[in-house]
Amino acid sequence: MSTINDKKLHLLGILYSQEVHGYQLNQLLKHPANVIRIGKGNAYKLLAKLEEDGWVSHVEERQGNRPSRLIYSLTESGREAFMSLLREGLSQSQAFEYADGVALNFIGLLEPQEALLLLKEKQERLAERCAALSGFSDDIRASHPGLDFLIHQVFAEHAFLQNLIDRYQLKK
Amino acid sequence: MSTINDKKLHLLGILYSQEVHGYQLNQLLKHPANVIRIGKGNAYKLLAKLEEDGWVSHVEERQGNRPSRLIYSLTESGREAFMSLLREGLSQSQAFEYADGVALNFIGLLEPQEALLLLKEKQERLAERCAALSGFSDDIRASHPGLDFLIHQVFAEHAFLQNLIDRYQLKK
DNA sequence: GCTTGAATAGTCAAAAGTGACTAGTATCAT
DNA sequence: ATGATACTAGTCACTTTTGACTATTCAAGC
Repeated sequence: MSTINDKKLHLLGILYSQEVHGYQLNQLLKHPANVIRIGKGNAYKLLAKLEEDGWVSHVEERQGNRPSRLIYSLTESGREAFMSLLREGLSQSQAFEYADGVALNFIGLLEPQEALLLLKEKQERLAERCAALSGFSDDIRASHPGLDFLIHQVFAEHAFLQNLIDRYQLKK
Repeated sequence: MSTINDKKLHLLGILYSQEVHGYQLNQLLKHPANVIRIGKGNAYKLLAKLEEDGWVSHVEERQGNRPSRLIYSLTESGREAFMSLLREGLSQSQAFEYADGVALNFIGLLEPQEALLLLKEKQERLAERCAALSGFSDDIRASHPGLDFLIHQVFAEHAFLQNLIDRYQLKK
């Protein structure tokens, strides 16, 4: 579960280091480096709210006769708000969820053979996500502890699942 | 992020092994063993939807002149639906989020001294959650891989944070 | 020239989720 | 007897989130 403040912090954080227009923002939000996800409609809604609060402003830019684009940037009070949310977020600890765990908790209700097949399928999907997260340099990971730990987690899940699979393989 | 199917699976899973009334269900959902959270209002809404779909039914029960309570139980087609959702959930792999990571990713913007203080505060909160998850027996953990991994994760976060704290301590 | 896809802007109705609130009974401590 | 707390039922107005949908322009391939 991520709260709305996490999402605001995430957006403000992106704007802290660069100005972006909406399309670009949504491209950034699709990137696998994001530790939380914010959908398109929601990104625009949040942006509107941040603007209402005076934390973000935009200017229109036109290049040639391309459709004009709106460049969003942080205001001075937006920078302050960001720092304040950052302090708050750093000192708190969110309970986290493990959605895949719901099904895993009931795995005992299936025949070991079938369970094994399903786990292997899950493992394939998980391997894809591991692959998508393998490209980050040590530098990036060292300077982004949040991302670093997320990657840890995904690999830990992979190892955990492998262990479970191995145990099912013996049972068979 | 947990999808609505995860939540349905979770509810159906509870009803798979026992009949419950609403109050009892919500007590169960508050317990720290839950790998995803479902709020009260939402639990009732989901229950209504499950009933609409014919997966759950309820009977009224009255003891003495206590207020009557509604006992919810799985129907036959509910059991089938549960197994089907279980298979689906087991073979998928949900992208997971790390809400605390948002703030952690920006920790470099603070003075190391302040960052250290905030991290220590977070660590205290996290220690409480570790404590709340320490009580489960090996038996329970072995038969509930989802819970088992969730506990793993929380402890891993604690260790990770400790490491980060140690490094900040050296910087100072 | 024509289609197709990426770049650009969002909007909006519907779905999902929250938690404070209402309402009543039983039980236990003071 | 009085007040607090746990048991029991939800509801509902509000907030949050989704993702399909509408537009337009440019570049590249056919």
